[in-house]
Amino acid sequence: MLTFTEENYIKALLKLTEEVGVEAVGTNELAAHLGVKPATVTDMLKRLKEKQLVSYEKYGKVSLSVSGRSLAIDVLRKHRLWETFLCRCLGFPWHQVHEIAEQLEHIQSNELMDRLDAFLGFPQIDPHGDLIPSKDGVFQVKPKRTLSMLAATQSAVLIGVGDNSAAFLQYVDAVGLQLGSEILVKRIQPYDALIEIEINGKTSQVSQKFADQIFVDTPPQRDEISDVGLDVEGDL
Amino acid sequence: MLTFTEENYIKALLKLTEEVGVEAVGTNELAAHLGVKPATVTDMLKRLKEKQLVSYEKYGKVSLSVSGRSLAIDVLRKHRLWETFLCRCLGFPWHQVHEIAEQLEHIQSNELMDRLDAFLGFPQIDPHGDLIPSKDGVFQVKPKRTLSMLAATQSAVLIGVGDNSAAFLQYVDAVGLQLGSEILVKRIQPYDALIEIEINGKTSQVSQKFADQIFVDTPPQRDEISDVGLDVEGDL
DNA sequence: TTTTAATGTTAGATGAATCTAACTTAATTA
DNA sequence: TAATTAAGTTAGATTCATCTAACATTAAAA
Ligand SMILES: [Mn+2]
Ligand SMILES: [Mn+2]
Ligand SMILES: [Mn+2]
Ligand SMILES: [Mn+2]
Repeated sequence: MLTFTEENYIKALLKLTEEVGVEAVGTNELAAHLGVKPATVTDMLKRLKEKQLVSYEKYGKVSLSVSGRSLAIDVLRKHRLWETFLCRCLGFPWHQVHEIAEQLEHIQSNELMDRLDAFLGFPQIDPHGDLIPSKDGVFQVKPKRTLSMLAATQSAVLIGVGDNSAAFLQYVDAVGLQLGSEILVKRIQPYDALIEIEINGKTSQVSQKFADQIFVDTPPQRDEISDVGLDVEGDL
Repeated sequence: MLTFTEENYIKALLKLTEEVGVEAVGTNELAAHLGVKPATVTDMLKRLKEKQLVSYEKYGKVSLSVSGRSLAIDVLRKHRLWETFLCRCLGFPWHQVHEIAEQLEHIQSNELMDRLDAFLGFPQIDPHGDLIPSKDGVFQVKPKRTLSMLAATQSAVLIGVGDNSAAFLQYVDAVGLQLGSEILVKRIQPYDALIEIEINGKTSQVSQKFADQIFVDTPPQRDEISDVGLDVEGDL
């Protein structure tokens, strides 16, 4: 049985490695992410290593062990299921759910999560468009296309965000965006790289920094369609 | 902001005083109820007094302060609202919800509880028949009539239980009882005081100890009705 | 290659929550 | 009233999670 704090450390490790696509992280980075001092992290890493949740040698980088990863994924699953409940059932706006889910994710009861999962109809994605790990711990981050990668005249659909902070999410709301919104890139200012976008007829200017955190799905292009066609043939 | 542990101490104090109808309790009793040693309680009482949550002098009995009581009631409210959610929405049997609610009651978010309350339709009683304190902290325990107070041939309706342990509740299930069940006292054994009851045509023998924990409502008697009649006249 | 900067660790301290063992006070009983 | 028992407190220790300040190692720059 892990403590709250231990759960938070391994969850942070999961975020800082797999969601970024990096093998291992350093003490300072972990400390910054958790809002504690590096010395505190060093101490905790010794305990986590003792419990075989991480692989770590002093002055080296840290990464999750197999069992540590699996426990971290379970915490993430709980977090995202609770967020889904808070939005869908209780009507919370998406910018408020993260903070409350930070507490709820530590409730210990497998049966509770199984029942909540069923109650919600086994949701696949959470209110921020993030994948909910399955019960058997399958979890994989697929590379994401961002709004900042689009060229002028292209359009795309909002499928997720890279920043779950209330400040960012409320900014997204203000621009008129929500999951599923269609975004048209009207043009990109050559001078300051501001992106002019249109959502439901409303035009806005957004920064590159903002656009980096907006994950989009682009409608299938002509040559992508033929690729899919080939794959299907191969499956027969 | 109280810690988990502090919340558990004041909740225990609320139970041990108001639910029993007693002014104050001793260190040993509190310790036994919380599953810790008396020395630990003494320490904690000093901290709770520091925070003005209890009135306490050493070698004396403890009781909640006004603000301590109000915080304790809020914890109890959360506990019972969560229990209601677990039963009504997630389909948990009543004997499993207490343990999970012991964790959920410490989640900090007033808005969460307001929304959950609304989602559940502002329930008045929890799955064990206990009153859910209202949002503004109104909470009063009304004296309860127990099955053990009934005489032979009397019948009554199950409205609550005095013991929330899984063991007891599963026993209640086994006897065929649930909230709202009608119970007929067939006779009381003169020799060992066992009570013979009938529920939905099924007969069982239960002990006095068991019957003490079964709260019932008796259908209005003839003379009680006339009493009510007099009261109503006085109100006009 | 030496110096410097960045990164990470140790030692020692603190506060919360718990324990055991020894002591003190209050209540009961003889 | 004096002795005994029950109830409660203190002192000292432990574990977890955190800090600061001082020290050590590794990486980058000069
Ligand atoms: Mn979140
Ligand atoms: Mn999320
Ligand atoms: Mn309960
Ligand atoms: Mn209850």
